[in-house]
Amino acid sequence: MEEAGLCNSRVGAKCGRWNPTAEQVKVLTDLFSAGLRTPSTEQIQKISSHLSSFGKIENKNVFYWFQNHKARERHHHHNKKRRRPPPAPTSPVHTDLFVLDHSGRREFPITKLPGIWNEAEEMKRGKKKTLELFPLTSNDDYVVVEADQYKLVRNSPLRNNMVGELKLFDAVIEPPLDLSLGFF
Amino acid sequence: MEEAGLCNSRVGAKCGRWNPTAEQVKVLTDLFSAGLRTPSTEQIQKISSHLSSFGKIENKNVFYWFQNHKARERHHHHNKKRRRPPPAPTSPVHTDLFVLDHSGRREFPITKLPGIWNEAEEMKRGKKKTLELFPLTSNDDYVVVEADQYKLVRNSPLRNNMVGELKLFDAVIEPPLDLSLGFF
DNA sequence: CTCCTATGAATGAATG
DNA sequence: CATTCATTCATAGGAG
Repeated sequence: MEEAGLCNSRVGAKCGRWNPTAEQVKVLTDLFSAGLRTPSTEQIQKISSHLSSFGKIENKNVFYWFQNHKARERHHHHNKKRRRPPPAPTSPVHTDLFVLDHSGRREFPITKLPGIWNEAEEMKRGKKKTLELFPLTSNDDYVVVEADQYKLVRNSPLRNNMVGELKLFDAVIEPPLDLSLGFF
Repeated sequence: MEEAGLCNSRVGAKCGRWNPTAEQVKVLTDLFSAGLRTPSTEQIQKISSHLSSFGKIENKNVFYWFQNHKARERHHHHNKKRRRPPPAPTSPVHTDLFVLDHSGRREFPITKLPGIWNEAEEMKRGKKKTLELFPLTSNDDYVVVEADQYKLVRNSPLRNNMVGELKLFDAVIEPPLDLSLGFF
């Protein structure tokens, strides 16, 4: 697949088009899996700036990447099957957490989404120390977590572009990822 | 490679949507560079009618073309300053063309760049039809032409991130074309 | 080399 | 007017 080609920031740069490095793809993919779909101009700039440390990149590359990735996720979703079967529902505790469906137009309590709910519960109870990092306690009016095709939202659901102050789900759930993705 | 195949200009186009011919694009681009941004209904009709001699086209195609071109000239995925004063619906004049070196930090008049300038002159006099190999970017403030390692800039030189909308080089340099918009 | 696939880039066509 | 979606073109890298 994609490999640190001979074309990136290496010598003999005769490339006509952008060739993302593995690190760049990693970050982009993480952001995407975290729920980011259509980054704003500012987000694009920040991401691009950040990724430039891994190799040559332009804003438009980031823009196109998300455009393409989103489009192809959708287009190829026809051939893809669903993910693992969700566990079991739990009791409602945090009524301010909602789940948005894929379209982002419909919401329902987090308790209706067992898979995510368990994670959230753990975090809420401190089982996951990363809870502190979770921007749920910040002044953000919402938080989005992408899990499968669901989005976890707080306080201000039903926003279309709710990926504004995006905190990476991985960065929270999976601490090893130290990427300063929270900056985006 | 581009010849009237089954549809218009592009290859193997399935003709599901309008595919502008090179001539059509040229006229549209000329009009755009001449300052036209939001043509009226009547202008659209006239333009469309005129362009129909080059191939199939509808009014809405012209409408969308200007919408898209204007929008993409604007933010094209990179930093842009605030809105500038209107495009100044004037015919292209060459005295405001500058050349940026590869770093984009140094500028000098186009007339100091014999290679490009001569070609431009030739086109002016009809000796040369196009500089088709020169991708060009157009904006309210500037125009960019990638020629080797040079960038041709207009009005507002010394911008680094001027990679924007594409426009044919000859569309700008080639002057005799009546872009007074009077006909449209 | 040719063919194929993944994917970067571009742009027509909407929609709010 | 901006934003987004849908298609399409173009190209790099791998397989055979």
